[in-house]
Amino acid sequence: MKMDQTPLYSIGTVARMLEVSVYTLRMYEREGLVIPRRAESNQRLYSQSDVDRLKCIRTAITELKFSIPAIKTIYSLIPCWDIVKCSESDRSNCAAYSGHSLPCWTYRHKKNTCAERDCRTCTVYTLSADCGSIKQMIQSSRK
Amino acid sequence: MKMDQTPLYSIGTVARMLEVSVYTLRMYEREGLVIPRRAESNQRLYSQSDVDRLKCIRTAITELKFSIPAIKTIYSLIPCWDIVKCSESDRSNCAAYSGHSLPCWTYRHKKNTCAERDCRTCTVYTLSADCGSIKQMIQSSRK
DNA sequence: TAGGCCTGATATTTGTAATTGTCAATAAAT
DNA sequence: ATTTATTGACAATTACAAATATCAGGCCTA
Repeated sequence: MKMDQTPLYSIGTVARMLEVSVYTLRMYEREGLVIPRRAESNQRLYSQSDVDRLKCIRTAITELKFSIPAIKTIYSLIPCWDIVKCSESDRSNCAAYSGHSLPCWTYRHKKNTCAERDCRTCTVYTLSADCGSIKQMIQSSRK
Repeated sequence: MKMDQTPLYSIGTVARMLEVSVYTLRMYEREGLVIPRRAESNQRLYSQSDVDRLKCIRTAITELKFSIPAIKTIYSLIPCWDIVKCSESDRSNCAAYSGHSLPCWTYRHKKNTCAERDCRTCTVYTLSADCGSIKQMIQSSRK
């Protein structure tokens, strides 16, 4: 699984690549399913990893018949606390740890180890660009 | 969370309790979301725990807007291997361990510790009758 | 400079999952 | 004994999420 984070493609380019409209891509971002970078001009720039992730999401919606809220919930089950090795106190201050309907990267973390992180480069986010990986993350987690 | 497994209610009774049709309840069973017991006459008998579980499923569908395939996938993420403490060899013989689209209790297990179990009484199944419990099960799992 | 992109709110279309209904035969209930 | 509820399988319906399309005003870039 290549994992190229380089900001490359414009929204229109990605729309053609995935055969969806730009409106749809903006909606996926609004829903927190993907976090493309921005150019200085504020235009979205998607990486190859973003495109892979979006392919994943498209398959989930069109073939597996998942709804968007369900996809968000599935992302929220990734054992991020284990992956980023956050402390007990980090966890008690973490809405993502207690919640189970939104991906961790959709929260504004303030008081824990994720506060300074860029979620785009966090393993929790990048690994989940690979479709089948979420159960594997659960399986390899330890307390 | 009470967890009464006593077979009590007919399908019509449950349909009135949850305000759905009996057809819907049969479909949920066909999809593997619930496994009601049967009377000797082959008629379905639902326990209170079954009803709780179905309430959960109804909330997921009507309020959280989950699709049925997504609910099945979420069930499939429960760390059953940890909960039933199955061995390495059990896991390699287990379609549920490698799969990520169907709840473990929908498989016919033949060669592992689950082969002789009745899934209706297995913690993996019974605990998931409580709506918010799946993430907690992931959180308390260890390698 | 023409075409692509931005925000953000609102409206419309559409595909299909979820639900309900029908059937005849059998079982349970009163 | 008659009614009511159950069974599975198949057909029909409906409700609504996902996707697309608007709008306007302004910026960006190829």
